[in-house]
Amino acid sequence: MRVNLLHPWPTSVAEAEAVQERLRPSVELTGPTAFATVAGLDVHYHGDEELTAAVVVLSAATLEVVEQAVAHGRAAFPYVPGLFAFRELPALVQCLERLTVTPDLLVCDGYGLAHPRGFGLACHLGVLTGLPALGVGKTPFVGSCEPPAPERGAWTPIVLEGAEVGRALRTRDGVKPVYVSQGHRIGLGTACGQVLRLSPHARLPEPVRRADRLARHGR
DNA sequence: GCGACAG
DNA sequence: ATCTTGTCGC
Repeated sequence: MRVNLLHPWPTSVAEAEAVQERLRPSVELTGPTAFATVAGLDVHYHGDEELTAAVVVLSAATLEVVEQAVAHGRAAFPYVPGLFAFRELPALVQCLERLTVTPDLLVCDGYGLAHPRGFGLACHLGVLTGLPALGVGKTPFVGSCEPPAPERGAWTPIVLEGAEVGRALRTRDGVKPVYVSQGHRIGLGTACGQVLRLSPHARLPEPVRRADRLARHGR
């Protein structure tokens, strides 16, 4: 699929923040409720700046792999909380461009709306591709939430400035929750439903686990 | 000033 | 993110 990464790439914190502010109004918080194919995206770092990005497209019905791609590169921005996406975006976009199929949903490793400026990696990838996207984080990063009940499926809202920007969602009984937020063209309930459905036996959704494995081990 | 801070 | 084994439980 084709993706247009913005030209010139930001070279300062102020420029990167300005990009987020400029793209944020494009985020749509409603969209499809069912998806035939789902892509997981992740990045593995080796050394200081070198990285491998991976995308794995699965059939939503069977969780079988449809297609996958990797891209090697360097972190494209220093690590600044809130600007995390700028490190990985070029390599992730390159992965997506190597796909011959267009996935119906992007499952990103990180946050979407649950972000200091309401524009995390999942929003950024969603807006650049125009595809529905959601973010799954492994740690609470922004806002506040109560721990959900210990049963799989239990959730609590992540609240930021009085608004629900995501949910802490238990995907396995008695295991730490994941933190789900909308990226683009998806409702929060749909996003959580997809994460649950895509995580039948592990804490993290299968597409993200596959992408993580591909980025780390090349398989 | 110090700690916190998606990956 | 990364440095890292075995172990317990489903």
